Amino acid sequence: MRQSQLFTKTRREAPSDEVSKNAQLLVRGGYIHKEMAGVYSYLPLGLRVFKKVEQIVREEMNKIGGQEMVMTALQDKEVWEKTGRWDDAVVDNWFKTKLKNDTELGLAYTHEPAITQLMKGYVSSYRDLPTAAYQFQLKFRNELRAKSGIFRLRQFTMKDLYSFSKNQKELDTFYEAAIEAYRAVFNRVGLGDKTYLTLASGGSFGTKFSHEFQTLTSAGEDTIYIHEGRKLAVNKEVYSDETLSELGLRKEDLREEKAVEVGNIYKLGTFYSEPLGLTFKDEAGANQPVIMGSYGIGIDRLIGTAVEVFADDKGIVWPEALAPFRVHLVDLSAGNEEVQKDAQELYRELTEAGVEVLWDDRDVRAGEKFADSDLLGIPLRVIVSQKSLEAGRYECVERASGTAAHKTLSELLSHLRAD
RNA sequence: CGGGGCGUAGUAUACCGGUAGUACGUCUGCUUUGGGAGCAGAUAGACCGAGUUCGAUUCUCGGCGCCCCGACCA
Repeated sequence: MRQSQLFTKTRREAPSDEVSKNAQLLVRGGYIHKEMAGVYSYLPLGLRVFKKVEQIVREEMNKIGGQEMVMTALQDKEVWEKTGRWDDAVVDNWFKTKLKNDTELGLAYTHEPAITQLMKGYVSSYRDLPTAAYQFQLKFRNELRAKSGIFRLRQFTMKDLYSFSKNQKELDTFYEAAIEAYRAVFNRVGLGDKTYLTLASGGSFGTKFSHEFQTLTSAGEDTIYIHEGRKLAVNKEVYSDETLSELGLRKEDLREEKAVEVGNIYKLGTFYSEPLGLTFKDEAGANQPVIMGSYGIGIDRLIGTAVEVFADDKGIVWPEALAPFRVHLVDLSAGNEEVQKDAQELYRELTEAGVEVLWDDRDVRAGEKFADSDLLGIPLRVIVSQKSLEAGRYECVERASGTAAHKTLSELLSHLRAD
């Protein structure tokens, strides 16, 4: 894409109301636009990143048998009342609204009850199980305090997957597969090294523990105790002598760190299936409640985490898997027709080879182009100029390492194909 | 929800009880062209409401909005 066609522009300074690094850089780069506290729009560049994350998550969920669907954001009060969770005294972050006839509705903060209700229409026999469904859907949470840029939002997209099993063993098997799928997601987005499977509170579901995936960053809101050797961690909320001995961990082997929760998984058991009546007939013809699990990844937060973890003092540094473009073609032709033609030719060659290229064809000075390129954080910068034309080689600079190399077109193409 | 802070051009900021200045941006022209260039000109602003006052952007009160600390966080 030609950068001159982008309606967004970079900013030299972040708005004074953005304090967190992730929001400052994403706003400056023109990736997101703040609508109100805790509510951001995705602009063209941001949407490209968003879609990259979504696709990675989608592929990993499909691999473990997840079937993609999309549920509604408007939810039925009656279903929630059956689970005892409509009351604001029980769940205080509801956004609620009404139909013209005064019927109350909720804006989904999770879809657990909704999908349980939905599945009643499709699951009736042990032959229908196990199964799993997921979606990328907006969640609305009326947070008392939105904060930390896009870490704690009032409207955000979550990948939420729900598993339905005949018995505990079947749930356990799926749960383990989900853990591996989550690991694969975090590895693919480049955060694997810094992300720990973390024991956390079971919350309101009656189970003792749940698991979170926590990525180390000083911007995180959570405190965890990590065991480097076992690549495990314990959230401060359940950190106790009892928990440690249960896990066979010794205090001396743990290190306290700040982290952000990028995923969470829960064994729901029959918490929703019993009150809502999601049952199946077993081989003996007896009714049994379906055993459920719930698995979430916050897409926005994962993007924010990548920004926090990889950015340097000049701007964003995208891991290749998330970058809006693979190559930033910095065109320093400055009115020189021959150089401009060369830039155009290079753009065409790369694009035809299937490489995503952002071509900075704007009529601005080199310094500004470099500064913007640093800010946008595209992995490989390829500079086209009088110099490159004379040398027959393009200057290629990696955003992450700063490593520079001079490559001919064919060398560049084979380098990019090798990815 | 408790505590604190803040609302001035598109952005960042300054000053002031007598209607606002700077920088960046944007627009025009000329020069420039490998790290946010120079000169000249132009554009554009006091969150809303009430009160005090001869006069309020400035002081007071209320509302709305934003940020931070804490609490909360399937």
